[in-house]
Amino acid sequence: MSGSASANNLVKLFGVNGTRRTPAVDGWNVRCASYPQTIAEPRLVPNRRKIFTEGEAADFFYQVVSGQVRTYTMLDDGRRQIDGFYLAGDIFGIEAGPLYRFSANSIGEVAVFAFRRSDLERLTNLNSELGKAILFSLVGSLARKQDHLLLLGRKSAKEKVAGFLLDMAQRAARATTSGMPLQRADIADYLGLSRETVSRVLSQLSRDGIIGAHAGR
Amino acid sequence: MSGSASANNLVKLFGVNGTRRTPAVDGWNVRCASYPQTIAEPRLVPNRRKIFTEGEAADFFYQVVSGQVRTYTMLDDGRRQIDGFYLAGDIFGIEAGPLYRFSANSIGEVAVFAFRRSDLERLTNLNSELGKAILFSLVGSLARKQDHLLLLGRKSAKEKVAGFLLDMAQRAARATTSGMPLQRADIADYLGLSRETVSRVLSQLSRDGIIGAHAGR
DNA sequence: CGCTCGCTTGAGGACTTTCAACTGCCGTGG
DNA sequence: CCACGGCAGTTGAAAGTCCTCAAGCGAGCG
Repeated sequence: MSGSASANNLVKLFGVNGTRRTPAVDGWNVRCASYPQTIAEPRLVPNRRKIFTEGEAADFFYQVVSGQVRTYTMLDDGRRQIDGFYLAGDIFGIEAGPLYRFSANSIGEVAVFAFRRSDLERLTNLNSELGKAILFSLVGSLARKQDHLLLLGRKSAKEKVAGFLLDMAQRAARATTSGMPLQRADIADYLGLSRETVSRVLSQLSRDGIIGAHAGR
Repeated sequence: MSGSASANNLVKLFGVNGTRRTPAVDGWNVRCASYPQTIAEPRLVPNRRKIFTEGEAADFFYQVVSGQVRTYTMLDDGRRQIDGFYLAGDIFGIEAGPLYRFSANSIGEVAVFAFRRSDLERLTNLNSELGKAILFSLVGSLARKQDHLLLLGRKSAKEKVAGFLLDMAQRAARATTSGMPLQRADIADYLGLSRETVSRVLSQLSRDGIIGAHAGR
């Protein structure tokens, strides 16, 4: 989605319908250090290519260097739930069990570091930057998921979309990510709505002058 | 809620409407070691008492020893979203920022260990049981939240309740927790439904013989 | 014994989805 | 070079799910 969100207006809109008592997490971005080749393998992923798929052996976990990644779960009847979007610095794909429990795709061209899962214990035991980064990232992901839960469980379509735009605008500002080619379907599956509803709400917000015109794709 | 869920029937029901491609996480319960008094302070929390509240300084994090804890977020218009239920061994209340972003309450009488947040870094740097337990617990929480997201975003009321009963039955079995006095309102706020809808669905499942009679409170 | 609280059930209504048609853009191929 | 097909998005109408409001029930407690 390419609409430029006006945070102020959205906050105003947001305030009408129910605000969190504590401000949403400000994200806990982890700086992207450079790692010795022996532990971090750099990889380049082309547009809309899978990084890993649900059910595969979870031998690696990843840190985003540039671009965006989305992780999602599918039901066997085709319904899809996007768990999250990951920007530069974010870590994803750490599993407790032997298999990935969800899939990950690139959105646009993406660069990542791949870490061997078997190194995880060793890495965290070191008093390393990476160990802290992992801990920090996990806690940040957890916080983000809590906001997401609130969004999905207790908010109207309009609040969902507004909250989403706000969140993404903030994160994008911090991560200095270039314009993101997010599709309606992605937003819908992130928010638990249908594409049509997302489209309607965006049109509505646009008509009300709350967000800038959202040019085509 | 006191209905005894018949897992088999629920799975059957579940299979009709959409199943995950990979089985739900089996939980990553962390054994409850005993810790030296210097790092872990044991606490006893009476029934339905707050453990911490959103917005307070997040000076401690906790591990459940016995009983159950629920964490939740409130909107200022009274809507509530329960993030999760924590059973024996689970760790909760770790924050990246200085404040708690949600509140925690006991359900029934609860015993916990309280850890100083300022010790966190030291604890994780050690090659300690606790460090691993924390990492493991965080990853487990994340997995659980993903299931929760799927539940909230892409499932019908019936699927939500069924999924919830299944999940709780499994966890309770593992944690050997005694019967849980969960109220309809708690279930509703966990699933993003109204109390009435939860009640209706439970009645329906009961009529269909899928769950045992759910005696009063 | 009466009150309160949690649960249940019904009826009507609001919000979101589903189905369907239409638009504009882009790449492909004649 | 232009026509065609496909894809993403938009919009409308009808249908469905879930919520809100409201009343009734039963158990526990003062």
